[in-house]
Amino acid sequence: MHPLIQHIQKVTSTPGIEGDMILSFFETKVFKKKDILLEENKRCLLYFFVVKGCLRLYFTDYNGVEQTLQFALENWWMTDINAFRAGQKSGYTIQALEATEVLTITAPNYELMLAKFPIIENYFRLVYERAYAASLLRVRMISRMPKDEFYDLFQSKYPEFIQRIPQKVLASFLGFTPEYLSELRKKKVKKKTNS
Amino acid sequence: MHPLIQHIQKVTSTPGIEGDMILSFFETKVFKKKDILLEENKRCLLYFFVVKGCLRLYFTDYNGVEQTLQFALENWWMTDINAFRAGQKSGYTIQALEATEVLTITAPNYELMLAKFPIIENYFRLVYERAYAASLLRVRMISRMPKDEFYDLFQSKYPEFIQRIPQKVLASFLGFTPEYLSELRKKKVKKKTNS
DNA sequence: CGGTCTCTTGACGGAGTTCAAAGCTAGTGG
DNA sequence: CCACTAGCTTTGAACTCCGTCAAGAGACCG
Repeated sequence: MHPLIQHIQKVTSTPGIEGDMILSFFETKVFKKKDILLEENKRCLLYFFVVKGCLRLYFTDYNGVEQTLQFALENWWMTDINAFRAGQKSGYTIQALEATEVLTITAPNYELMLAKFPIIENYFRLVYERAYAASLLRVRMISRMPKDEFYDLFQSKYPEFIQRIPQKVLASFLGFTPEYLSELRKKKVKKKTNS
Repeated sequence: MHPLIQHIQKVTSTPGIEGDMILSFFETKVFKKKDILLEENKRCLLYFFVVKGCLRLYFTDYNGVEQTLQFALENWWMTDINAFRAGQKSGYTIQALEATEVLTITAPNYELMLAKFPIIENYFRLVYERAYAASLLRVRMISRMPKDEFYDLFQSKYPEFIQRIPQKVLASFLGFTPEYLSELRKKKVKKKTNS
């Protein structure tokens, strides 16, 4: 069974969903490492579901530095949701961090699908509930927690990310410079060998 | 017509919703300024819809300082959504910043209502979509933007807040100390009188 | 009024940035 | 399969934003 259908069944606790009708709204696409899926200031036409691989969403800040706001591993959704719904220009760029397979859906199809299948409406309500809660938690982590503690926390909570993601990108996600991340890592290694 | 019903109609673009059935799931409560609606580490049993007034959601950080993560004005929903759904202890405190009237709903009633009225499922999906996008934007604002610029931006985007909210709380939302906020305000006044 | 809370001011220190330059890796083409 | 290069990562030094502390001035409420 397709990973998306599995995910819908799991999230909504509803077994036996007939997947073919739902999958017919989507198209499969494959991207190479570093490919751009959505570009800042271009119209946002697609919503992505990660089947295999890893994406990141970032923007370019006031002095030209890329700031990563989100990652999407398997079974995550990603787009600039505001721009997607309004069919407007994206405020973010989405890039593949690895070779990545996604399902894509257009805004009209997204609306159609939601209107036609109550279970999908339910599914997305739950997906957003979680995403929202996760985003709040993110703000909580960032806000005034010493950065080295934040790094520790992130490391212990998402060890998979540390391995899959370049330091530079990780630093921009955690909210500091690559140089400082490097310094932190050195400190941590020292501590470990001491204890 | 009740503000909640108006809001549902507006968000879902569906006029003529019969409100009484929906409102029967809720209870109205009134709070005074500084009253606590939900307390950190107590079970989170209610979801709040602000009819009139203003709430804030905060937690107490690792050295005992209150960090504000969200405000809720008229027509906003607020609770610790994770704790609410799981019926567990809240990670946040919710407090009234003004005399505030809210609608409250329990978790069982929330589930019932969603299951019974597809339009409500649709409504909450849209509400979370927005809340999620707003939360992302928040992270975007915080991340490595110089704090004085962040203050400017917030001021120009939400002037109503600046007036309704105590400085101390505003500082904790913006991610810096009351002392530094005070310093910023002084600078701004100077600039204005110069120009 | 008095007492408690909030806001302001200023001095000081340190966490984290910036800049520059030197290793390192991984991807590319021959 | 190796050599070369562009981009990552590390290091170190200088600097600065912003937090901490302490103390005074206002504001609000009973």
